[in-house]
Amino acid sequence: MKILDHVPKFHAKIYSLLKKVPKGKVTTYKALAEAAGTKAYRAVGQAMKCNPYAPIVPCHRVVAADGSIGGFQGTKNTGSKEIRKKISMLKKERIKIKNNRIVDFEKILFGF
DNA sequence: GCTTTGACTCTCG
DNA sequence: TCGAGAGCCAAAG
Repeated sequence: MKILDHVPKFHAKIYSLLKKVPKGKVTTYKALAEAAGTKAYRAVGQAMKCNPYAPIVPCHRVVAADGSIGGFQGTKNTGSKEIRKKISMLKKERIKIKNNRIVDFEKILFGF
């Protein structure tokens, strides 16, 4: 798998881990960072925004540590159509969203 | 090579 | 329960 074209090593690591997440499951920035062998939660988020691999890097499948959609800090996920669309995708993935919070978050949370 | 920024998380008030 | 502040790591300028 050569999804790591020229992106930083850490970013590539995050992409690979995210790719590992099966459908109907979600993960958190924290989990990704830990799985990558670091605690750079913020770096993970940056990798998401940089995400040059849309389909193989389901950033919408990544949620906050408390199970909230999170989206971006300060941005209202419900207010942003782009983010809301991702939520819809999650719902299609059998992931239930209630009040911007993932239902049974811990149950669908993918463990690396 | 140092400084700034960021789709985060945790703790305290 | 909600809000603000500090901490941490890595990438980009």
